Amino acid sequence: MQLQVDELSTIFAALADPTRRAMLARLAAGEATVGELAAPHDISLPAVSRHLKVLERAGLVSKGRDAQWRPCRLETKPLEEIEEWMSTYRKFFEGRLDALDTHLNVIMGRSAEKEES
Amino acid sequence: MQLQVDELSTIFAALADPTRRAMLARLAAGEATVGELAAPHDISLPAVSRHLKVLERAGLVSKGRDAQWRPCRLETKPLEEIEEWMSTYRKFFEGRLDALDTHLNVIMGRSAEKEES
DNA sequence: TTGTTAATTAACGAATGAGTTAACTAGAGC
DNA sequence: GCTCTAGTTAACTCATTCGTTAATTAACAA
Repeated sequence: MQLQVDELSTIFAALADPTRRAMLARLAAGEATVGELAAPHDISLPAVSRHLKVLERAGLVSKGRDAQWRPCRLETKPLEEIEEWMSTYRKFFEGRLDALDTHLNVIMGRSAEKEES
Repeated sequence: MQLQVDELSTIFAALADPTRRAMLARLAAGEATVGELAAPHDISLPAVSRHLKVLERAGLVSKGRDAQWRPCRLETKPLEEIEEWMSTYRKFFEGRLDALDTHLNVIMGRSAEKEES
């Protein structure tokens, strides 16, 4: 049994690596196999494989299977959690973000009653 | 000379620790000295001191001086950088965020021409 | 069956991160 | 000067992370 680290820590830690962020950026353009994700990077395939596992553990990536390939997809729920975490601080860096905050609340499903035209 | 790690990595890494995020949350309520920041946590003062250094290096906290105290303040520029990084992905988790995106662009000063009523 | 491709697992080393206690710096107050 | 308080630096663990190469699994192709 591993000591369970809270979700946000896992997510932030996963994002704290430029190679992993590059992989997410690639996946934002569409699904990609492990090999395709590895191609632009100057590291071994096992290293890429473990980067992907970190992203999976954080919930940022999911893997499918197609014969011997593992098509990877971007998953955004963790990013929404970051948005939610950020909402505490957003007022500090922009005062006129009330509209934004409302929007995010709607999006997060935390208060769906404030919908506007 | 240290090998310079990119800013976003430093910021995300700083946020990947629950103690440090708790300190930021405390600072969101106003300035606090190192001792005040340490109080709620069950770790030694040197540990807190180094957590603060990590936050400072990430630009999330700045320290002043008042006699032998070091009042710490929340700095939000790094959080804005995260917002900017997130903007690439925001469209994935919410389609109707055009208004939000516009807002953020305005806020980031990247395209101030789309301001609307 | 044999070989090839895609990806993961194993085993290891180097660097980093987070914690500790002990020692130090620096300002305040007497 | 001496002492107390606030905070940092030093020296040391221990665990994790990130990279490597070698071995393994699994699916296809001949």
